[in-house]
Amino acid sequence: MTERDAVRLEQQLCFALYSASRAMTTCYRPLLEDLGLTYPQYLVMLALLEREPVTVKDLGATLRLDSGTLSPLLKRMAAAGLLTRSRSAVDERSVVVSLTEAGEALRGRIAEVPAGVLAALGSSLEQIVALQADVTAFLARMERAVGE
Amino acid sequence: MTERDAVRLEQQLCFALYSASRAMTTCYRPLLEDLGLTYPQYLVMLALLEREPVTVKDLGATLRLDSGTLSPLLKRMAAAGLLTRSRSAVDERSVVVSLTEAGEALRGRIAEVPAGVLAALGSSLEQIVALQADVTAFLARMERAVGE
DNA sequence: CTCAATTTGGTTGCGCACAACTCAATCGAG
DNA sequence: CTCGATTGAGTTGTGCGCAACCAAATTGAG
Repeated sequence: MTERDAVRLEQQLCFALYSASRAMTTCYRPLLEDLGLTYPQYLVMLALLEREPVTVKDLGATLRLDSGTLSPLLKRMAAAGLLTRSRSAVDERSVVVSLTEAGEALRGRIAEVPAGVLAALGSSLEQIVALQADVTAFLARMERAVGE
Repeated sequence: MTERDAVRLEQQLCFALYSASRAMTTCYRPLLEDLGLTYPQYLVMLALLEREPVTVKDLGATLRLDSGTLSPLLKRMAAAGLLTRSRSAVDERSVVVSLTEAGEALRGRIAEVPAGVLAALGSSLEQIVALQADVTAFLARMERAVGE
């Protein structure tokens, strides 16, 4: 592989992920708009619907986001009435995030989102499952390499 | 596939792309910092080093970014002395972007970036090439589905 | 017990992304 | 040619991401 190819090739992997990620959120946007959620807020809802209550630290580890991103995001979601934040009694450093009734009430509508997105992706379920596995494996190798 | 799986599965494809894309830019960041570039600015440099001069419209089509993103980004790069912007004589609506000598002079150092990133990815070149092809194909299917 | 180091979450500042809008230039139907 | 529609950039406002920094709570070596 020549150096010229390397520039184009390497660009294409990072650029492919960058473009695909943004195109993906564009697919979600109209569906999430009906729920009053942004895409990162949707991810927070998925995390909370699966496990709750949870600390900001754990949420950050799950979503790979730091407090600089999560703090204002959670504040907006709390202002929207979807969740509550409270200091842990056990460890006053920790903030525990819980869904409100209004947040929990979105479960059904959130469960309908993936089917709506699938139609807009233009790929088969098999292709999506396979790609997800490949990207997830790649991400795991990257995180392991960085961790060393 | 149950609806419960669908939520988790679908989440995982979009979330995998979202996480992998961000982890990827994290790999680039320290290398690009030495060049005084952000990751989107690096993509602009790659596009310009491959074809130049180019209009803002064409640059946006290449990078899938609109003027709301590109205008201030290009303004910052112009302020950094990397490129110039000028109205086209043929069509006064268009703005033509060209590299300055300082911008062109970065070609060599930019060409060294991919090799540096490769080391931090933890994946083989074969894995990266294969994943790039899969993600690019997925992106193409998505754009085709949206275009219909 | 004590106090320095660590952990947790928050704030600030900057640079994207993107929607919504404005304006000037160009196009094109009639 | 004319004028309404379209196109290409730019501006504004909002919401991420993330680095850098801060304060408070906790931990742990001595």
